[in-house]
Amino acid sequence: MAISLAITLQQIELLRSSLLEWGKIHFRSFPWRLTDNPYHILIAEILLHRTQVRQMIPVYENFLRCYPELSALANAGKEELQNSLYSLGLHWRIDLLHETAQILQHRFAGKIPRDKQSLLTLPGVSQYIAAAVRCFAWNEPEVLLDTNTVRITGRLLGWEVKDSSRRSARFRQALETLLDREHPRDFNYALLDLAHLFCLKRQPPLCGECPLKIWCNYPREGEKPDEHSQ
DNA sequence: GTCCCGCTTG
DNA sequence: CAAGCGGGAC
Repeated sequence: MAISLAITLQQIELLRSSLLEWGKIHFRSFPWRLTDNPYHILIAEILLHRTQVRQMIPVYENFLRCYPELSALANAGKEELQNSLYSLGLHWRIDLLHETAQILQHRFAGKIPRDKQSLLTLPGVSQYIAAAVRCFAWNEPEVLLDTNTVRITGRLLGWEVKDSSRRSARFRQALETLLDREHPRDFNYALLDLAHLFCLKRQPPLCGECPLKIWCNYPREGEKPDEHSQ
């Protein structure tokens, strides 16, 4: 495959450890990152969907005060959930979460399922959320594909990022190859933190301090953006 | 893969 | 207003 490529396995291992070391230092400490409670993590991922962290944190904390466990959530009516979640926008999410709580309580015996197929049957649980829950709650080796991880991957490998990239097998395989299967949770945290702190989208990325810079194909100043890719 | 669209933030 | 995100239709 293409990515095995320009970089040897040994180099990939170096890249991983470099990223993990950076991740330890720059770890963003959020409440849902300090627990392995699958219910808390699922709630966090659902509330984070297309929503900024800063806006979501107080809502998340209040939400878990009201519904500390799944059974409490499953007993709540929709109107009640509206009060907790309305300020986050994306209001259909409230119905989806209500429905998901019912399914979890009654079809999954009140437990968050660990296998991906089951997770994907839950309304509002996308590929990303299913993978995130499995990785962060159980440290399963899951790849997370979103605009952030796709941006890093594209820059790293010198691949143009297009609208289709987030669903392309090519980008997914690249991340599968890069993923540290010994430390999937730490690897993905580091990747997400790198995207938010260094490998920026709107502003120029902080390449000078990037732990991946010696492997990265992102055009440096003075060079033209690369084109070899697709 | 491409286009589109609803929703949100800057 | 523009741009970003991500799910869905095609």
